Amino acid sequence: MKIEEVLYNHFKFRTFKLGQKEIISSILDGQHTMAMLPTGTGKSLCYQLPGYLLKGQVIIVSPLLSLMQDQVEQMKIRGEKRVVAINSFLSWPDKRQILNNLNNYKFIYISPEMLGLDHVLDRLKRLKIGLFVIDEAHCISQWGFDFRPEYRKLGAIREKVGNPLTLALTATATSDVVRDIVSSLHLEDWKEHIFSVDRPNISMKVETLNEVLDKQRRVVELVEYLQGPGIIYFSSKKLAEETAELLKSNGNRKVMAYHGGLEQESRILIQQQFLKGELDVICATSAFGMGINKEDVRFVIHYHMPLQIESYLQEIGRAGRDGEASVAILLYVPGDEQLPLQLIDNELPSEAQIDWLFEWMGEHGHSMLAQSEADIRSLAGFTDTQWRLIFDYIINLDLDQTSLKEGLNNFKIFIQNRNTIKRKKIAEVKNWTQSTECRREKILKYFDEQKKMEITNCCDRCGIQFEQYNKREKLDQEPSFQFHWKDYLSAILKK
DNA sequence: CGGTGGAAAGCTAACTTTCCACCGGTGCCTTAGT
Repeated sequence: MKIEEVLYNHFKFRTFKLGQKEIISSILDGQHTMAMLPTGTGKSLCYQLPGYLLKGQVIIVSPLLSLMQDQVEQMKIRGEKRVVAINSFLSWPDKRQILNNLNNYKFIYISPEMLGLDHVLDRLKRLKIGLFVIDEAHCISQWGFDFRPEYRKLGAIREKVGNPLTLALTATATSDVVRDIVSSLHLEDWKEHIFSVDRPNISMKVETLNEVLDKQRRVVELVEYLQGPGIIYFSSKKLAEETAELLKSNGNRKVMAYHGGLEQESRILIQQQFLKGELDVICATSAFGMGINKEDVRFVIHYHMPLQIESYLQEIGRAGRDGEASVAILLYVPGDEQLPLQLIDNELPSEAQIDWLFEWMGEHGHSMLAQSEADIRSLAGFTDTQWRLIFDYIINLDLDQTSLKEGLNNFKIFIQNRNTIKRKKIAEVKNWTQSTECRREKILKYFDEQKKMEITNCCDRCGIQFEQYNKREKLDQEPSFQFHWKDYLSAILKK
């Protein structure tokens, strides 16, 4: 069957979007594939379509539970019943039932953590896997070292399930990150399909203010002025909440804050309200965004600077998916880089902490580590992330082969390298805000690309007609239908 | 680093100034013989 027929029969599309056909053909040729497509261009089709032509199961490693649930829902709506998500939303009888009958499914979504469990992996080993997909593959590089170490184990897992044909998908990866992803997955012979990260309809602007307090005033002005809907990104949950309240008290009723500290249920609710146009503005942390498919976001404001250019691009890329003119504004105050620097300090253990721990191990033996966890953590003041990183390193340390001292030094070097890389990335963001070059050109260079054409309203360095983003008229219409939140939530959470 | 909130100090009673400690994104997973 021709792939166009499959496209129509299963997805009801007549034509492919940019890049889809190349990526699908590469997979069907049996090539491991590393694909980069700009945000919002239909990445899931790149593995769903081949699924209908390949023998065996498609395993999709996905970073977020909500993303998995969403994809499963969408596939079910489309009429595909052989789809399942294996994650902690499942009750244990359901989980056992599903694991015992994996052969009944064609598309299996799973988190990297779940994939790392032996009893789950044993079941997967018995399948004939047609395609192994890593969705949002930049997470391997971005989260894999410290925040979610299971991401670093995907290469070993791939080998355990018999080196299946593999597709890694992402929207933003520098050439370094692409290399990192490929080597981490232990892919030896692969094909790259990299499409431009550029989104010409998003214009970029940096506003330098004198004082931190000016930001509040400026955000209120901008929300008042700009055509919505929009997203405002913060690096602090508290400030996101406070600013949402401030905007509300200024008459913008349809504003909500969104961050990782909220209950799962409120998060889904707020996200869905935003998608359905019942909210104008979201004051969010970096928790908000992955898997948000809203076509008409008109502006993205950065109240704080992101920790790396990749994150910036991901975040502004949530604007203008419909192709219409949209604007990204970053507010900068000298000294703003201190907050991200502080955040990475909380992520990585300090030299003193590492020394202390190895001394402790010298005295008590490393086998005591797991049972004394609580004591050690409170004595040295390790954060969750720091501890996981340390623990993961030490349990994998072969003390028959390596001395404790050697282990200590290697670990210190590892941490130093991580620290240097993270600091460098923050410096790159800062440089970008200070640079007098074209904003777009500078970002494209970072991704080894060149600006190919002149763009109207490119960036503040090239010149912007800012009035274009003004709201022309305020529409205050109530939604014309009633959405049943309760039913929706129970469907998503309990299924 | 920079802001914040609470306590102490200053100096004469009800309020201001100074000081100090603290905080600051991201998410999975926690039960078993076939």
